[in-house]
Amino acid sequence: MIRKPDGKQHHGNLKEALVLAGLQILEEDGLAGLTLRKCAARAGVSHAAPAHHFDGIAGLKSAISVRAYELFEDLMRQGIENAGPDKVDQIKGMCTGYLKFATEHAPLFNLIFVHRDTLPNDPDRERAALSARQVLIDACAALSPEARRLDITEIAVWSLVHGYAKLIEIGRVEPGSGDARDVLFDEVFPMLLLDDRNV
Amino acid sequence: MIRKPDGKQHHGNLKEALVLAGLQILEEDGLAGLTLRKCAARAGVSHAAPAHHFDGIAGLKSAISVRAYELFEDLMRQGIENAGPDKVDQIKGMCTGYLKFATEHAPLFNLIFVHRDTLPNDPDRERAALSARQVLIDACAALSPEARRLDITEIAVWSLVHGYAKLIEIGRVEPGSGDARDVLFDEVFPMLLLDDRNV
DNA sequence: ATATTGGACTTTACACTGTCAAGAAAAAGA
DNA sequence: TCTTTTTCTTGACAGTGTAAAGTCCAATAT
Repeated sequence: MIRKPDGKQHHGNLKEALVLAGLQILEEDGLAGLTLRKCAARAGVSHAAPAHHFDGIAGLKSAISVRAYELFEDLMRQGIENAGPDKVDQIKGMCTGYLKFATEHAPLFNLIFVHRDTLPNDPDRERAALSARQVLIDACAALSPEARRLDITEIAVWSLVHGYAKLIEIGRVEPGSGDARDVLFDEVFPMLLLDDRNV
Repeated sequence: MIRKPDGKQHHGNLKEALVLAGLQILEEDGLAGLTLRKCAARAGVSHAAPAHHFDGIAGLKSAISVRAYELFEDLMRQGIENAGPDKVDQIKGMCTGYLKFATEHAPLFNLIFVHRDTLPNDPDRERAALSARQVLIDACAALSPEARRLDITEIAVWSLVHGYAKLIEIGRVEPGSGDARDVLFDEVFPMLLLDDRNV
């Protein structure tokens, strides 16, 4: 990227450029490779430039997290849309999107869930996180809310799918891909008593 | 700690002293505060001393992880022992120990499960990890192994309890403590179809 | 048109991190 | 006692985040 070819300060939207650079670096080098100075270099600015647009490395990570949450939410929604009309199948479809995000965008998954050097209370980030979580809540809410407290279903589903994603990350189970996706999860998921028999 | 008061190289077991210092720093400052130089300083040696006993920061973390796994395993065993003779109750007791470790020793929990700057293949660490995992496997194996493949039960239980621990970490559910421990998990855990009805 | 103000960076510097190379010092062995 | 090996120290280097000061440009005010 040519640096200030037109004599202007920058291309006018350095904040966006830094976030995009961060996303690239994340996908290439993982969470440990994400660095303020590397983002600045890739955006073609000095190493201290990001300090004026973000609140340090924590602020930059928060801004990147917002994009990660948006992709996360998209993949969960797609998983639901690709599933059948049955409510349990829809929850499982949401889980498929959850696992797709965790495996195919592992650095973003880590960025979101590993709270190291992150702003404790960033409104944009919290809004994006809540929006993504709402997809999970809605999928669970569609399932017989009167037989069991909604939050219990939500927490159970969330725990199971997140823990399963972690087992993939640490190599305990195979991730699966394409048509063979989730052949193991297909057996694990039904162990959750989601419908209202025996409740 | 007085530095080499007797003129000897050190107190004779610097490796152990460094691991102990690391455990202290972890409990005080968390995973981000664990540093080679801080461990060296607390053990009363120069900043480069650990390099001769461990393979860099990754080797030190592996050595500390072994202790963390031992505590992890102990807490899971205690959870099983404090539970009733029913096999499902024993699995739940194991989960109680799992969650106790995750909440009361969060930095150690992160050290074990956040693979950042860790040796990829450390025999001692892998042995400790497998030993801890065996507690979980054994608890699941005691439950009707002929009705369902063992690894499915293991993965389901592991996923659920690990994901629940993560939800505690990110503040989605309250950790609970003492007598009030796991009042919410008490409702989530039974959603897993563990016994062999409906299988 | 000129002056001023403010924003967008850059430059410089500092403390802290892990790692490496060279050397000293203690321990062990011959 | 002499040699060798292990243990640890010293010093240096590259990389990190961050803070302060300065520079340059754009917009605004006079």
